[in-house]
Amino acid sequence: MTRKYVLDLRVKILNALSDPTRLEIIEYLFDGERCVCEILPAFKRSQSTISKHLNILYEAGILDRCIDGKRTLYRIKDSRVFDLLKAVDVLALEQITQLTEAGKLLEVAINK
Amino acid sequence: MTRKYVLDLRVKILNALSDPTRLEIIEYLFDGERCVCEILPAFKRSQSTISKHLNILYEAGILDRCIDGKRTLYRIKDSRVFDLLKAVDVLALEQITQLTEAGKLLEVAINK
DNA sequence: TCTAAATATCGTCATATGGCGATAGGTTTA
DNA sequence: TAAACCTATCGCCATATGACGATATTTAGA
Repeated sequence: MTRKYVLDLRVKILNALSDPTRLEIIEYLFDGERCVCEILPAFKRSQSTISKHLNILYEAGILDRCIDGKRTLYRIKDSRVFDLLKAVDVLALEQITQLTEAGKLLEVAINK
Repeated sequence: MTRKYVLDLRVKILNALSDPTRLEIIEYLFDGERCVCEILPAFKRSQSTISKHLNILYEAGILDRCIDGKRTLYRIKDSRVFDLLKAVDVLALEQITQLTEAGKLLEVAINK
């Protein structure tokens, strides 16, 4: 019972993170909360698009939001999301390292 | 230059992980390498579907594969992917905890 | 070599997703 | 109250994705 629920939650979180715009939004919010009107000019996307991305991150429990007058402030809900992203980078950098080393081996192989 | 490349790689990894079937495949391979014919009966999906999922995980650098006769063996390429998944669970479990505590508060609130 | 087995790939379909502009809703400010 | 602002939502489109059955490909075995 709980089993599938947890699986779906995992997928929801991972899915929310698997988009370049949303990853950049998360990075952008690293320093603290920002209202949408501050986030908007940092991205070359329409207001509706950014709003939708923010909502996806909110629904996945990655961002928290509060309404302040006519603005909505978004912020990282649990900073441990950065630990998650670091874990992604560990894998990503390993792959890049492998490619780089393969490149070096190739250089040696072709004497150059 | 490298910037966008790394971002795309991050997205590729996260995207590969954001599917319930693929997450289960990864769990299934925790104990070691398995051929497709072993993986298949563990999932209620067609052979072509599982094959495609395996390829997505392979392309994302999460699984490694080697051909052994008429079989293809798949295995976890870098076990640190489980650290990544643990980091996801940290967030997921936190959310569940919050819900549970909210539920307890609700129980108290309605005297039951 | 013929056959069966194990995988990958192709073609197709239904649904999901990211993108946008237009519009709605709510909140300050004039 | 009217106007300006800020944000969310709606409707639409093009593309991506998961699923399947059918087919192709490769290898082991008879």
